Amino acid sequence: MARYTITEIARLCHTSPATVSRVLNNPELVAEPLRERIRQTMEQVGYRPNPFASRLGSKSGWGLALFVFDILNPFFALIVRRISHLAMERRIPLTVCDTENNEEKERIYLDYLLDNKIAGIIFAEGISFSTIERAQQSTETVLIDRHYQEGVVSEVSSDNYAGGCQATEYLLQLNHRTIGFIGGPPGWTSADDRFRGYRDTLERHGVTFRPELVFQGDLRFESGTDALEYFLTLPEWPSAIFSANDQMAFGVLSKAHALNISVPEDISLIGFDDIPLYSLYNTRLTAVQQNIDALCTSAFQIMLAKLDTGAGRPEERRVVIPTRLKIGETCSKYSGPRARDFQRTG
Amino acid sequence: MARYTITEIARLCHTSPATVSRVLNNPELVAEPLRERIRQTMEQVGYRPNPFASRLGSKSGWGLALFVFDILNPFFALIVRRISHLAMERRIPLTVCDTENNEEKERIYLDYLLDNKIAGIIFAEGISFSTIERAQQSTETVLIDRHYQEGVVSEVSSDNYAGGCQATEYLLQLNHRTIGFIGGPPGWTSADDRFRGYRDTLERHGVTFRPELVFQGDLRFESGTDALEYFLTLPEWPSAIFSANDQMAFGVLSKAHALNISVPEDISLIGFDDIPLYSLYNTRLTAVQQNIDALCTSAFQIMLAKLDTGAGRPEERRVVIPTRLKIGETCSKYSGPRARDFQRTG
DNA sequence: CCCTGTGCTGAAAACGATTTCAGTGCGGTG
DNA sequence: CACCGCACTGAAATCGTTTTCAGCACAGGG
Repeated sequence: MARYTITEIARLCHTSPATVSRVLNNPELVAEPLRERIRQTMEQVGYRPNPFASRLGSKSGWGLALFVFDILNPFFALIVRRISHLAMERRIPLTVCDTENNEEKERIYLDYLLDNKIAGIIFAEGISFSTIERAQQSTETVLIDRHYQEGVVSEVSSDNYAGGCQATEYLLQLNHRTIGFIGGPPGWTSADDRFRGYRDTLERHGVTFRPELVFQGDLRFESGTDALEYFLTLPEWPSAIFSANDQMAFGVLSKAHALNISVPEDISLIGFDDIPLYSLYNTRLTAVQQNIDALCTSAFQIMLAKLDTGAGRPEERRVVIPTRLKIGETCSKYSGPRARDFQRTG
Repeated sequence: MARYTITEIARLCHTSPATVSRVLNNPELVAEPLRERIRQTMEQVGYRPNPFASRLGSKSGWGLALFVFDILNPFFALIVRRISHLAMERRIPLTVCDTENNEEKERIYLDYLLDNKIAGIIFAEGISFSTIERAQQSTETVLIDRHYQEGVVSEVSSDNYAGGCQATEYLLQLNHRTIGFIGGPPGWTSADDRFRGYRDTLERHGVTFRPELVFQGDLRFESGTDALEYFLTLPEWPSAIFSANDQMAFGVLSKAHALNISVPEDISLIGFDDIPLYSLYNTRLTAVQQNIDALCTSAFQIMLAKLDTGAGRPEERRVVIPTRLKIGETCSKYSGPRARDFQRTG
């Protein structure tokens, strides 16, 4: 367990600690033969720099953190998986903060990270503005699928608006005119963008937007079941439902099954995310697909760039990742109001 | 961002850095009035110790890590959630390592953690022995739901054997005699223990154990679907299936639905874990419940104890958390070989 | 009254790296 | 031949704590 120190390496190589340090950090400053000799010695004895000592002198922080609000949601679990992989590749410690959608918890996590001089934080969709605001003042921040303020923070988002348009256009093509929308809590910008895509597309195609067809969910499974119940209380049932995320769409699917409403024969359903919830539902959900890999990779690269430039000028960036519609088995052509009772479409 | 240092606090209080440090680490060594004065000053200026400097001197490491092999599995996501909460409460940095069941990745993660002088690692079920072996030599380790070597490593497990007995006894009580078992990969000790519970209970009740009723899965959803397919190739179909985890049980459920086999009328099904995973079929799975909270809390406490005592004597512990059977809607009484065709039980 | 032990405090030496500054040797220029 | 610049190296200061050691004052015992 006794580690070698830079001084011992220096002694073994008959040189000074400063030179060894240079080999580690600015190899070009050390002449070829000596550099190689030191490198080989370090290799041989298995030298590993002491991370605490390295950081003592520099004012910069250490490590990254990732905030997600619900690690049980596979969409976020995938983000955790991807970002932690990227961090590990670069040998950067990553702290995962599962806030459980609780602002108090966000605050505690943030305090603790700032105390520990975290170098940067990546926030995924749905973390509160106040937390982002505070983080952004003291450390580098990047947002995934969340919009804060123009030019203040770097953001990487799916093209949520376009995604909303894609989904809605697809349903309109299938002749649906009464399309329910299940949204997110107020202030959840990605869900809001999807909603605007939905509304604008309707109107662009001459279909009047009807507020009663919008149900406000909280992105969890249960919101989907609640939403379907709500829609069924309307005088005219929607023939299709567009859910702002997959989790709620699965809720709809489940509730529909329980009520003996079949999807897509009776009602078409389209989600957003395209998460791999196995074939738990035996039905491949039609959904707007987010490119999670691209989102994460891009966010991570921006973070690395910020860390490199240091406090120079952040130069906040805004990256938009395109979405695409992935056709599953939950949408079908609408063919009249009584479809749900008598007909099946082929 | 300019932080106060211990020296500045000392200057403000007309005392020495050493005394301020003592207030932080051994308050009882400092006389009451001075101690209070220093405390208040620190409070006022918002002093936060520099974590790198604190650790420089001490040979001990910093922070904890948690290994899970599949963060998409809600059982592990819950463990992550719980452990990260506990760590945050204590202000201990936690690195979550999602190994994706890949030994190479385990190795890379471990190297990287040891380089960073991690203080301890908690391994959840299914991490390879070679990784555990290596970690255990250089840092404090605690295992959750995994058995390594007697007395070498501290372990916290559900009573997997008893859980296996509970499930099997329940099915026997319901008159099932042909009970399929879906196990885990070889060497996955928790699944093995559940299997032994299954086998021993059968024999204790005079039912011959039949190896062809055992299907070896890999704990993922797809294993469940595969398993059901396999069982249906047998001359005599099992009337009940006991799956070593919920994920595979859901696979069975899904496949059964696709094949128009109804659960529990045609086949009874019992899982292990009791994870909150919603199924399309609105069916509450009957399952042996693991007390995830207790597992995590206990593992975390053991880890803290190990960190406290330091290298003194580890005194490895072994804690067993009881399981209980949670009756859902996927088991029914067996009433003859033709049940699946003609009967429904009430 | 002296000595010893105890309770408290400060000076100074680590901890292991980075970074600055001051050489040294050598080749090229005036 | 003297001088300068360049490439390279080493000595020493520095980062912000913890920890050790010594010192001081005071109380109690002989």
